Amino acid sequence: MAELRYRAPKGTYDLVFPESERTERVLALAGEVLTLRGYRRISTPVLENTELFRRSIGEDTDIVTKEMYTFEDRGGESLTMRPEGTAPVIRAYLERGLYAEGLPQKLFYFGPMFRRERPQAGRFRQFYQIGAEAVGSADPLIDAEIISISAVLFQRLGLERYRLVLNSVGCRNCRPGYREVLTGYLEGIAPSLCEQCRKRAKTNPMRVFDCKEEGCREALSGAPAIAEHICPECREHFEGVMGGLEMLEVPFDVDRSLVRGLDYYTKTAFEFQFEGLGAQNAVSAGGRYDYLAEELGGPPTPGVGFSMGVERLMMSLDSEGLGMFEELEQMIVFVAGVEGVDRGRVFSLLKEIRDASFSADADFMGRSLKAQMKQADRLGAMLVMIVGGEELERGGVALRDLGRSEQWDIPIGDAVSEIERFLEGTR
RNA sequence: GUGGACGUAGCUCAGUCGGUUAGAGCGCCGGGUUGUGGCCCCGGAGGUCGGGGGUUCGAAUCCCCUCGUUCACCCCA
Repeated sequence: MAELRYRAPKGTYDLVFPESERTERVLALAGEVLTLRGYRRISTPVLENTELFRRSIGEDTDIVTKEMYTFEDRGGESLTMRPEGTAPVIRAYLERGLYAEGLPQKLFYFGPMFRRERPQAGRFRQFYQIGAEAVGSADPLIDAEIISISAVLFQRLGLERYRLVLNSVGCRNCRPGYREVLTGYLEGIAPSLCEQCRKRAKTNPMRVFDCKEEGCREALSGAPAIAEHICPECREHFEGVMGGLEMLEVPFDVDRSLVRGLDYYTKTAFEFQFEGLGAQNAVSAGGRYDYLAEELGGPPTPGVGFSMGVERLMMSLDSEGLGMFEELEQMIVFVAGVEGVDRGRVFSLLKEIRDASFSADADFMGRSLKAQMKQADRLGAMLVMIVGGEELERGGVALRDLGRSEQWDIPIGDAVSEIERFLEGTR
């Protein structure tokens, strides 16, 4: 392959048809599922003040310490290309005073996120997320609703090879106590832990549950689970969420080792894990974040949300052989001009047809009639309107049905009505 | 940031114990039908064999470096 001078930056990609159109459809379906549940679209800037993410995601997280695209703009301000969507939404919620619109505020978003990681299957530097936030309610049933949205979308798409895992990560009342107990336990089994985990035991003890090392897993099998150490309030909430999911008929497994990577999560944490996607198998994930609004300088405001990786969603469709939507856009008419005919005739017919809201195209390559027919076929056109000298002399044009290889003359003035008639006839 | 695999036409790939002008299928363009698609037939365009260096009489084929892609670790959507 001759080396092109410019290529899409590492970890980014161009979405080209027909995949682009396929993605569009999936997004439209997601929007439908969300709208049906009262969620409304919000768009926030791709750029935010760096502090917003440092505060919300956590100073010690991988995202903040090594993955953000941060730069100083020409005015000396530190800006960051958003690595996730929740903090910006909460920021906007506070800034625009959306609480005055009544609670809960149910918002959804779609857009690109940026993280400077090493790309691999299902992991990109610029990736798209669709997500939703329910802000202002502490009701466990709204956790269930948020979680169920992904399940409903998966079901609508026909996806089956996944499972929902659920956990509670506690709150500011119970987490410190659990942390202490866990740290104590980890000290005891330190010799049988891998190097990584020994480090993590000190910096972020709950992360050890993520380790896939055989030795660690065994050593951790007897570790205290947070589920047994959460406070009565958290426990009650967790049970409420599980009850809600049962009512919504969303099956789940409790996984006490599930932890989330962003600091702001409290209580509910969940993840939809898929088979057949490679190492990055979480297509949708999220949780509750009851202190985030406060952390950002607003009034205490509970919230819960999810975000879904669009690329991973599309990959899961691929792996289950789904999402090959039958007909993509079909061209209704191709207006072909015979050699020697004034192109103006073709062009004005084209305008007339398009003005009547029929998709139509014509030749812009100066090609022969034969080549134009070929082009019409390639575009999937149903009809070809042939503008030829002979027909014009009789005051008409020819209309050809590509499906049935039939062709007939029509008066040039009836172009649009003839197309309408044809379309009614095929139905 | 670490490790492995791979890098030949637009796409999918063949060709490598080193040896004349680097191939196929698909796609693209044109012709076979002096005004007509899909099938078929014919022809054509398109390749610094990722890049650089080295070994050799000779390298797409061997060696080194580099860039890129990809998968995995890490982490996460």
